[in-house]
Order: sequence, then structure tokens, then C-alpha cells
Amino acid sequence: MDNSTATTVFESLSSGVRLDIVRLLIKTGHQGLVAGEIATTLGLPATNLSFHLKALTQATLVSVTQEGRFQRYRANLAIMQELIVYLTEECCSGHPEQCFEKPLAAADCCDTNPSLSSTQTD
Amino acid sequence: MDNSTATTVFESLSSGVRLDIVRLLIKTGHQGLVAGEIATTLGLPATNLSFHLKALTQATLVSVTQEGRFQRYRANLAIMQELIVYLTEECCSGHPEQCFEKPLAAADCCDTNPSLSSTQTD
DNA sequence: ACAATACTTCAACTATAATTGAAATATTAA
DNA sequence: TTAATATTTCAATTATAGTTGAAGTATTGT
Repeated sequence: MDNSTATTVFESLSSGVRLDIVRLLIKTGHQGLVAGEIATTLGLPATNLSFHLKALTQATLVSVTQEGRFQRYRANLAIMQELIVYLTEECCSGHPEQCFEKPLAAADCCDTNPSLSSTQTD
Repeated sequence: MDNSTATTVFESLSSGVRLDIVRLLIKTGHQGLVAGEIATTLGLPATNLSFHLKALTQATLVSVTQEGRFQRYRANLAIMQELIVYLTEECCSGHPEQCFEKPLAAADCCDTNPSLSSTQTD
């Protein structure tokens, strides 16, 4: 991931609304959600949601597929992983010795570790 | 890291200027840089830099200490690590089975692995 | 064909962020 | 103590982002 892509991704996630959308879509995984379901879940007017979904789609953080008159949105997990790699590289750049003094916990991510998910606020 | 903190951090890094500042300060590590050095390196007017440094400081992405009439800024690596953990948790939430299909590379970060740093664009 | 549904686009508006030069503050050097 | 240096704050301006209702497009159900 290059710096301008990273900026675009950060920009996308800098809106509370868009972060909520991405987190919601990550939770629904491959199934994703159609626009109306997102609107209902997050209590957003359709036009406002559409605005943010367009931004997220252009930033490739979500993908869309048409299903009849519905538009199904899915989170792009790959780019989240790339973002994690990017941040890890940046944190280490030139200073590996002070990088990750405490354990990263990334490796623990997929374990059944309730203490990780319980740190979330909503 | 809670969601509103994450939003604040993303907001901070969503500006190309601020991302440049943080990346520069990460490179200089514990030594950090005084404001004037940052301004010279990035070619920014002092007042504009000060604006962004204030935002970064309030978001706790950088810290300041006074040295006579200089202000020395340093990156807060700990919050970058927390951000990585936050993203990892979010990516995994509810879907550990599809989390990190490809290797994360986070663990390789501090190894002498030139292929990682060579992916950066500037 | 026609009405209903799902969603997007458009245009207008409001809100927030970024940039700038001038003035202010604080520290140091002469 | 006066001048120079380092940085911040302020006020004004410009630029960009977010929100909304109305209208438009496309698909489906009757």
C-alpha cells in the first residue's frame, strides 16, 4: 500500500458514519448487506448513506454487486489487512528495536480470546 | 482503543500533511524533531505546521516537550500499535475463519526483511 | 402497462477543515 | 535591555465535506 492509498483509506475511516458502515459490513462478512438494511440498522437517510457508500466504494473499502433492484455491499477485508501491514511497516521504519516493545496481539486475533472483543465500546 | 478514539486517529492520519509529519517523526524515533526542522523538511509554513501539530498532539499521536525556545515533537508509537490491534480486532470480529487468509506479515516487521520497506513509495 | 420499491443523483445548503499573514508570546544572544 | 529566533495564536479567507429533499433510474410485482 502506498502513502496516497493509505491517506485515502484513513480519510474513509475518519468519518464516524463510514467507520460504522465498515464495521457493520465486516461483521456480516461475505453475506454483506443491501443498502436498505444498512440504512435501517444505522438509522441513516438513504441519500446520506448512498453518499458515504459511494465514497467507501471508490476507496475500495467496500464492494457492491447488484441483486435485482438491491445493491449488496461487502467489506473489503484484504485492504484492511494491507492497512495493518502498512502501519506495521511505518511503525518499524528505521527503528525496529523500539517497534512492538509490548506484544502485538495480532497473532492472537483469530484465537478465541474474549478479552480482545470486550474492549470494544458498542 | 474505542471507536471514537479510532475515528480521531483516522481523522488525524487522513490529511496528507499530517501523515507526512507522523511518518517523519516515526523515522526519527526517540530523538524526534523540533518544529522548525519539521517545517524545513516538509516545506511547510510555520503557522500551517503548528496547526497540524496541535491537531496531532490533541489526538495523542505525537507528544511535545519544550527545549528552551524550541518545541520537540515525537511520534507516539504506542498509539500506532493500539491502532494495529484495533484494526486486527475489527477485521476478525465475528469472522475469524476468513481473517488473514494470507499471512499478516506483522510478525516479520522487525526482521531484516528488505521486501517490506521497499514497498514504500517515498 | 402501471404502480411500488430500492437506490442514486442532483442542487442547494450547512458545517468543518485547511491555509495564510500579521500579531503575540517566550526564550536566548548580544 | 534590546534584537533576534522559535513557535503559537488570531482573524480572515478559501476549500472541502456532510446533509437534505426532490427528482431520476432501474427493477419487480400486479
